[in-house]
Amino acid sequence: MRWSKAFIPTLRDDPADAEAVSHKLLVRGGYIRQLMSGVYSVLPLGQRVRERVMAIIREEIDAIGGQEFLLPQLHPSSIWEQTGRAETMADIIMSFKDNKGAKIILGPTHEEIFATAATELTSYKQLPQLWYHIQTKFRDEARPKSGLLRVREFTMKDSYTFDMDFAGLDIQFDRHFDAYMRIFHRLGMEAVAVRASSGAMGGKESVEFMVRSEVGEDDVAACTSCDYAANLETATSRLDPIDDSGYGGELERFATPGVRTIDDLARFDGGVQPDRQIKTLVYVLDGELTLILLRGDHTLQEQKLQDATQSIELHAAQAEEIHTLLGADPGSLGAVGVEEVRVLTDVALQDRRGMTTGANENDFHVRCVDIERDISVGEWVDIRMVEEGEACPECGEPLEVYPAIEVGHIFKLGTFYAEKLGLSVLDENGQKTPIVMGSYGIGVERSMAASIEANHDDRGIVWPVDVAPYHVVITVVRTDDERSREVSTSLYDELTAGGVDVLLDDRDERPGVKFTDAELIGIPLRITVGPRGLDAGVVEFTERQTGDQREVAIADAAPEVLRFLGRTT
RNA sequence: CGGGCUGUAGCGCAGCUUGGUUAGCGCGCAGCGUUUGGGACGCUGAGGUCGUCAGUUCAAAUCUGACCAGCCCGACCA
Repeated sequence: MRWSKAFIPTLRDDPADAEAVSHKLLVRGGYIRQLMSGVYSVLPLGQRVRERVMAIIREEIDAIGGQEFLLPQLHPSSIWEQTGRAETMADIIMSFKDNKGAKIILGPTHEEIFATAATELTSYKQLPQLWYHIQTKFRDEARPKSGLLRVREFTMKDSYTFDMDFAGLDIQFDRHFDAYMRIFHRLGMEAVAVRASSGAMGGKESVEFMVRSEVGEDDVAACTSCDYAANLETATSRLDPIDDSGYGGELERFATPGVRTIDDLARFDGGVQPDRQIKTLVYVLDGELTLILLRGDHTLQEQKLQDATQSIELHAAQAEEIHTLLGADPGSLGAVGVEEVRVLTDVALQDRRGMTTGANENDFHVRCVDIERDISVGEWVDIRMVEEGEACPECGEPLEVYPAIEVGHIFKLGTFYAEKLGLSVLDENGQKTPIVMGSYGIGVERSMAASIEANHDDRGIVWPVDVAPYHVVITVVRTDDERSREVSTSLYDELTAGGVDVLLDDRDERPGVKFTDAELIGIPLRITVGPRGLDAGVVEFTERQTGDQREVAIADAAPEVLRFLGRTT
């Protein structure tokens, strides 16, 4: 492609509405333009990268036996109602009525539709299967952000596996795991696999692939020593035991005027340190008011709470609801003596004695609380948010917590969809048996953006060779120089004929503009052709990533490019 | 959904407090000329329903109200 004919609208200034580096560079580099919140037009350069990302994914999924489909974006809402997800995913589903009045859902994911296709599987002899497609998804995210990192319309590679049993599922799951690690590596990212919450997917086990980044929206707790890593939504840690000996005694109510917070009580004369307090929260879980007990210095992890209770909708209770339930306001709440209310207690409070908590009367607390003795615990659950520096649950070394971008997520779904949608095969004995499913997703545009977050410098994008929109840019320093035109054109022709994607910068611009643009859009190799070099019979190679420059004899240029690209000559 | 901020030319911005005639600046864009190894310079020129609607006023980019859109923080979210 000749740059003079290409539509590559680069910008000098950062777009005013961009914050994330990948967003700024994608817009400035002429890769994308925003159409509306969370919806982007992909320009020619962006489309080339997108195609390369999809090609890499396709290669790796084909390599583990994937068969490519293309399932629709328009789904009848009835199928979503059968699995119950029309309701559980209602807040992100985009839908409309067709001209006959039928409700159509714009697919946010394709478990239901692949499962529908899989109803034609009838025999164990047909299993296992690995099906996938690369298709547009629609999700009405409440708050799209950061350019391509969080959008409402995007492309996803989603695969689905169908097996006789969980052992088969495990094999397909592991194959996907390995394929995903290869894919992200080829996309220029070092992904970390973490244990995750499977949320509304209806699954039992899931692994997320995370790329460490300041603009990431998830938090990962990772061991500094062993390979333990988990999304903060599921992470656990080992706590130092607290010695409660010497804290026995009878319950004692005492006045705490003005004390409303854990810290207040820690500073109060006659109060105690946060780890000797019980924090009492009131949540509404699927409509039921529930007490949540945590150690005073601990924080609730809402996703862990949701997973532990299998609740669909939860939120903190309103002040009035709390007062009606317990007769006091937040700051003076406790579970001592509370009956007939569901109480969920974090496991960090197990066996604790000599604790202090609110008395359910404003300005009063209770001390010498023995959890087992004085509180109707209800259920013990792990719902505490892990903090940086706590001990790894597996090896005891410190955990670190960092933000990361979720670029992929794989799920062991089990038989949820089989049961809802009637997926079954006959086994060797002629017995009807439900099909065991897995699902596996990679966000294509998000991966593009994440790759930029991981591969850029202050001049622009630094694409890995495999995903760059062009491998090489030939920068013609003087377009009015006859020799420069001849050499650059013949090199362009030779490389193009050899299967190299070349951008020939033949624009009538000053050299500085061309160099800056080439670096901004991130082409891995620049070949500078100008009178200065041609006098010595050479062109100049500049590697985007390292900045290394070297002179190459004109005749050696093409083979040198192939060597750079890792192709043998 | 709560909080904050912003809508003026393709991009980035000023002007609004204190209403007043042809609404400015930089970049970019077109033509001509000079230039040409790290975002050149001169001259000429094109390009704007000032987010939308309503109101106040002799007069609204500017004041008032409603609405719409976008960004950021939070909530929410495979």
